[in-house]
Amino acid sequence: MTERSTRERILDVALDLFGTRGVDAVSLDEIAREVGVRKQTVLYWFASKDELVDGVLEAAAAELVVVIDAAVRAAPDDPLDRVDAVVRAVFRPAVRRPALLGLVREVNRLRPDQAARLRARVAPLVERGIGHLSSEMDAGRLRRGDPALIAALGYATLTGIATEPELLRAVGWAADRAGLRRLRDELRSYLRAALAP
Amino acid sequence: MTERSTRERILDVALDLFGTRGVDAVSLDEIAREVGVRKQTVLYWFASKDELVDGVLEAAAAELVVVIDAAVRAAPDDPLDRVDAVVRAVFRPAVRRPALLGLVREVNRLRPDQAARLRARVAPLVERGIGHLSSEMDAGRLRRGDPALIAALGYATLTGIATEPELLRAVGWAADRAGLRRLRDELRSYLRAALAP
DNA sequence: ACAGTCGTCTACCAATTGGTAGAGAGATGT
DNA sequence: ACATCTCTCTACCAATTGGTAGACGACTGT
Repeated sequence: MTERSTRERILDVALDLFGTRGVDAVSLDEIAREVGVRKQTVLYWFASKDELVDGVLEAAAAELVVVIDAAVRAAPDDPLDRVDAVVRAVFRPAVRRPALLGLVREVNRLRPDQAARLRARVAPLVERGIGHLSSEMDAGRLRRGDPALIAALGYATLTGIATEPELLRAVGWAADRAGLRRLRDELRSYLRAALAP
Repeated sequence: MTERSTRERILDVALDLFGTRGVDAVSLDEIAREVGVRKQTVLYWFASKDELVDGVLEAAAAELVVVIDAAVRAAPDDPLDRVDAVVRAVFRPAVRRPALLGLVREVNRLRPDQAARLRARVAPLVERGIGHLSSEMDAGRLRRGDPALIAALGYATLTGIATEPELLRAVGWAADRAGLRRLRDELRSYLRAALAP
């Protein structure tokens, strides 16, 4: 069995806690307890809480970028099919690890420099996506509109629905296997309809 | 000039702070300072922080319900026009008071009983909306699908885009007057496309 | 054999947290 | 005139926060 390093375990636990409850609401003590170590060990690996937040963001961004990137590259040529592929790719981690997308929503509360760094981190992916949307619109394979805003809207739909279990409970949705598939399919048709020419 | 009561001022400030930075990240001291009063005065009006949170949620829900309800009732008969009306109605408060929708997103982190109470509070509105979607689908004036999930998706799009300024910055959007109008129009066509039959 | 360095620990610390106890000022009813 | 009620205050408090200082054992390379 692969011995995961203390540092990795801390990042892992912190990602889960930060993503589900928010950075401010989680203390170093709590993270340390969950990892099975003392707070000072956490502060040994990350000199301050801020630095830990940076580390978590970096790790999360890397994971998301890899997942999405791979999905897009492996997807068929048709842009709507490609959207499908991204949905499927993001849906799995989102369900298995709600914290991952939850952390994305924490970005609004980050210090400006942290937010800026994260933005720079995902910028290539975003620009490629927007460029792609733009050329597909020109080719008449996608509904016309401001590519940047359309991208933001699609992303808002996806992360919104994937990170708001309470919202889904409010409309009587059940989080079982069947419900999950129904939700994913509904999301796909919704996005297809919103983006189709 | 109307003398707003201390209680109201506390609710107001707390709504803004909770909505923009999260419940856990805001202390009673900070709220009190902003109101211009001592923390113990806050604790006089609300016996505990939890009770204050309850009060804020109640006030926010009431405000949102009134706004949306009025918009829907005043809107024309066509369901897509009605969606337009809701978008316009929610967009204005969302921009003038980001905290209002921001608080909605805090719901995921609430204690279960608080979340349940809030859900009960907005349930009538939600059910009416879903029923409406359902009958419009039957009438062939909306794209067919699970009305509850479609409602959740539309809502996720709207609140997602309205509460994630960082997301919009990431795609190079400017928060000026023109940008705002462009965003609103783009959101409207996006939703129309997603919902149209 | 030994000096260093690596990782974790115990022992603290000042600041901040939500909350209690109760004093005092002002208005109000009798 | 006086008792009561309403509201805000000062003075505390125990628990928790992020963070510092430094001891201690287990490995290293020489």
